[in-house]
Order: sequence, then structure tokens, then C-alpha cells
Amino acid sequence: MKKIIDILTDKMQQAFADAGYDARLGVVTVSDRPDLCEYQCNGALAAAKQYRCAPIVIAKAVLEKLDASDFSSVDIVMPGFINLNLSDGFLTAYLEKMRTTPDFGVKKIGNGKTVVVDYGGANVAKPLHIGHLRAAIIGESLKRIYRFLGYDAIGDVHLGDWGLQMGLIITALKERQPDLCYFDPDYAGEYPADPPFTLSDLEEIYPYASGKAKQDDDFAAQAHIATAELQKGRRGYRAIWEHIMRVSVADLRKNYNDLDVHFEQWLGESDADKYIPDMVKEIKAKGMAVLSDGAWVIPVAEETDKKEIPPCILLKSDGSAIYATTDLATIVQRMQDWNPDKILYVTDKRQSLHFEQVFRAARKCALVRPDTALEHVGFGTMNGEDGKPFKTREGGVMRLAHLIAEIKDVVRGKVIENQIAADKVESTTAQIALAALKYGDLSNSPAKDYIFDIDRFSAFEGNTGPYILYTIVRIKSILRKYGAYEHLPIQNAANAYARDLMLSISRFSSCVEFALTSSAPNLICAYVYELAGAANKFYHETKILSEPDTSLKEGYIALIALAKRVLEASISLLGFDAPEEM
RNA sequence: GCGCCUGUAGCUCAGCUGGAUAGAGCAUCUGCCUUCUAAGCAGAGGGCCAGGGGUUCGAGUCCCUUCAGGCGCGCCA
Repeated sequence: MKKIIDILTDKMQQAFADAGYDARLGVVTVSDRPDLCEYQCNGALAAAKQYRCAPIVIAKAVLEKLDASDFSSVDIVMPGFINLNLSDGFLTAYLEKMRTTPDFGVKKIGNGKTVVVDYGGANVAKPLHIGHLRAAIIGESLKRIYRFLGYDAIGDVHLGDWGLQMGLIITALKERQPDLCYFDPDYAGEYPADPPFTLSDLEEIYPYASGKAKQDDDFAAQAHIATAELQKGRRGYRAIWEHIMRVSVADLRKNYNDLDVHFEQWLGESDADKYIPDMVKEIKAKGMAVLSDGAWVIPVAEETDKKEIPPCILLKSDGSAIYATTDLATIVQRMQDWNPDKILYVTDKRQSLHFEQVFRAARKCALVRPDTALEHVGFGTMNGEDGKPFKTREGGVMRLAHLIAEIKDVVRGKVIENQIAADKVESTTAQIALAALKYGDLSNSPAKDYIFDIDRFSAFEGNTGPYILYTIVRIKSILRKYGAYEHLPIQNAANAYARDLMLSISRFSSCVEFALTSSAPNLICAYVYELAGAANKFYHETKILSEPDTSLKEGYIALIALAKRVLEASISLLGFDAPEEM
């Protein structure tokens, strides 16, 4: 199903061509003056210079050729704007087709292509904290958008389970419990099935080890050695590593689940390990790597660079892997297993240079097909009210679980106040809190740092997730009272509010497509807010259930039912959903 | 030092390939619940789009420059 904007652009471009002008000038856009018209074309203005002719003359010539059958009015306004309003018949038929076509007839531009979305990045042995929040929320949304538009989207959590952090934990553990059999190089027996630590032990050990390594060079050196030995397959370390994974991953799964974030693949840096030797051999054989200060590196600088791009380190001087190595090997694994057309990395934007290096190296060494797209969606930092990186009131790192609990506490009071059935209070509270959190994050441009103000996220007036949910809940309430409505067709707009709502609904597909090509879920937030606003205005100005004219009433119901479905589809792309009551 | 990002209302942010009067929310002030959920709706005030040049019929948007802030620059991730 074509987008309205494309239908109009096609007509207008035909008219430009028929009038003897460049067809590309006939681009139609949503009007930025809704008081004047619904859609506009500024092509005549752009054409003026090219054809040395007053824009108004061009506009008039184009208008003569325009197939105006789907418009209620086409006006030319000085100096040469072409203002368009849709006919009732066209708009109504378009919405009726949306209503009766699966997924509202959006064009499946993915066409079965495969995209890998890498958006977890959680480190094992560390609790999820708010630093992981943006990757999870933005990545999940992007994945859903890709999938909705016809891509085979594979989400991979890509756990941080293989780097120096593991060596740090092993070293700290050895310091505390040196007698454990895991540290005895001569030990040949079975290792115990139960881990020598609990989850909370782990969560305490990592910050300790990380801090100690910064002050204690000897400790840091031991950690590096332990990392290298783990990667070489030392039995005891491998056994500890497996304990860490089991304890930690179970907890991570639960946390992501609470966020309604779901990965198709639970792979990590460690899974790329087995691809490293062959990959390194191949890259060396191709002559793409050179020795530099004892390390093997892949030069990736290009002539056109404005600054010097340092080479991509393939192997450290001690022979062990570094994050670029595992990232490259992960590309090998993904190409081998899924042959994706695109790989999307959702990480902190501070890693952009790293990904630039890795992408260049991957291309240079032909680890990907020439037409495989590699994209880094870098997001900004979440700062506290003071504009500095977010901390708890005590100054520590805020755990995700605590954050969610705080928001829930505020929501719960409001839910109880609205006399929601007792057995629904917790689930409703969770849904609303998640909507508040995700919408609050996603409504910002991904690349920008933003202020994370817990009080603002817990208040629900205005442009917030709960506002969107509230809109849906009110519509649901009416539909429940009305009864069966699924068969009712869309009717011509009965008033200006209905028309605005119809126009908003009709823009759904172009908005989703735009969000995908821009890798920007905030565009969906902007759309859903506009749509919810139109729905609330219509709701406020129109008495729906008490409307005496049956036919009119059926039209109202059909319209709000479609609005509800589009709202639900939109928030599903953002990664949350609406309760029945709130 | 070099490079990247950011600078829009008191605060937090939009602004889609340059277009007609720069938009929301919060906060402040004013109306609207005997009627479908007031977590809502309607309205008011609030702006030299960081400063300065340029390109263009036309610039928040493109180019240059200055200032301010953030971040990054080979063996951490």
C-alpha cells in the first residue's frame, strides 16, 4: 500500500513533467501550515531559478496538468506555493484500506532481508545499571521497527564475557580464596558443580577488582595474565568462567525480561573466540596486518581522512585478543551463521571511533559482503539533574532494578487511587512505569546526552508514556461499552476533529519508515504524541456513546477503533503496551 | 594539539531532504467534570534559534569563523 505522500508526489511529479518541468521538483510534503492546507508542494519555488521564470507562473502551469481528482482543493498562493487538501472520498478510502489490511498496509521495505541488531552489551558479573538502559531500550525499539517493516531482525545481546574484566574477577577471587582447586594447575579432577560465589559476591568483586587494578600495577599485571590464560583455555579458569556465566546470565535474563527486552541470541564475546585463530591467519595471509610495537594491527587510515585514524589492533603484543579482535571475529561468526544484509550496533557514542576502525578493517579484509551495511547507532549519556553522569543520592551507580522500583512506587499510588481491581494493580503499575521509562528515553534524539530526572519521569502530565497509555485506555473503555465494532467501516469525517485524527492516522507508515531510515525511534514518539493529541481532542469534542444518530455513531466508533490500533502498533514499536484500565 | 558531537522559551526537548507566522511539555496565570477515565481539553504570557560573516528570491536548517560545554584520540570495553 502506497504512502499518501508518495501518491501525492507521483501525481505532482507527473504534472511537473507534463508541464515541461523536471519531475523531481514535484515533491509533496506534509504542510507546515495546517491552518492553510494539509499537504504542500514547493517545487514551483525551487523551479523558478532553474527556468528563469516567476514561480507563480510555473505553479499555474503545473496546476493545469494536475490530476486533481483526489483533492478537495488545490490552491496556488504567492509567491508560488501549491496548497493541497485531500478529498473526503480519498481520505476515507485510504483509512478503510488501512483498517482492512494487515499491519495497516505498510510497505514491507525490508523484503526479507536480514539485519542483526547488537544492543545488549551487558557485562556478566555486573548488575544492569542505568548505563545499559539506553542500549536496551533503543535497540529493542529499532529491532521491532525493522521487523515490522519486513526485515528478519536478529537481536544479539553480545555479552561482555571475555575481556580483561574476566581476568580481573579471577585474580580477585584467587586473592581471596587461593586454595580453591580452580587455581591449582596440577588439579586434574572434576570441578565442583556449585559455584564458589553467589550473585551478590560477584557484584561486589568486580568493582573491587576494577578499582584495585587502577592503583596496584602488580594486580593489574596478574589480571592481564589471567585474561590471556583464560583465552588460551586454562582448565581451572575456564571452569570459573562457566560458573560466572551461569550465575550472571540467569540474573541478566530476568532483568531484561522485566524491561520487556528480548534477545533472539544470547551470544557474547566469548563465542567469537573460536573464530579468531583462522581469521587472524587469513588476515595475515592477505597481507592486511602489520607488526607495530609488537602488536599486529590493521592500518585503516584513508587519504581522505581529516584526521589520523589509528590502526585497528588485531592482536595485542602479548598475543591476546582485544575488543577489536572479538568484534571482527563476531562479524565473521554473524556472516557465517546468518549472512546479514546489515549489522546495527547500538552502543554509547563514545565508541564511534572504535567502530569506524572495526568497520574499515572488516571491509578491507573482506569479512563482510561489499553490500553488507555496518551501522553504529551511538547514543548519548544519561546525566543527572546537575548535568553530570547519573548517580544515586548516595553517589553510587544506580541499579536498573532500583530505578524501576522507584518509578513504580509513584505509579502505584495513582493506580490504587483510580480503584483498579486489586489483582491488577501490580501488572498495571509495571506497564505504566515501563511506558514512562521507555518513552522518556526514546523521545530524545538517540545521539544526544539527556537529563534523566527521576521526578519528571514519575510525573505523568504532558508528553509522556502514561499520557499515550491513558489515551488508549479511554478509547478501550468506550469500545468495551459499545460492544462489537470490528465490522464497522470508516466513514467520511464528521467534523474537523475527526478529520485531524484521520490525517494523523494516515501518516503512520511514512513515520515508521522515516524512523527506520533515520535510526531514530524518537520520530515514532513524536508521531504517537501527535496522534494521541488528535485522539484526545476528538474524544473531548465529540460525544460518542450518546450520539443518537446510529450511522454517525458507527463512524465515530470505527474511527477511534482504528486510532486505538495504530496507537497500539506504535507503542509496540517503542517497546511497551497499554493496560485495560489505569 | 587534532577530530567528533552539542548550543533553540525560566527548565527539559522537537523541528523530516532550505520555504509561508520557529513548535511541544514542565513551571506561571485563566477557564472546563450531574454526561464516554480531568493522568484530559481550551486559552494567556514567555524567543536576536550562542555571537559574527557568507551562499540564496528565502537560512534554526547549507558553508566559513569566534565563543561555550561534552566526548574521543593503539595494546580497557
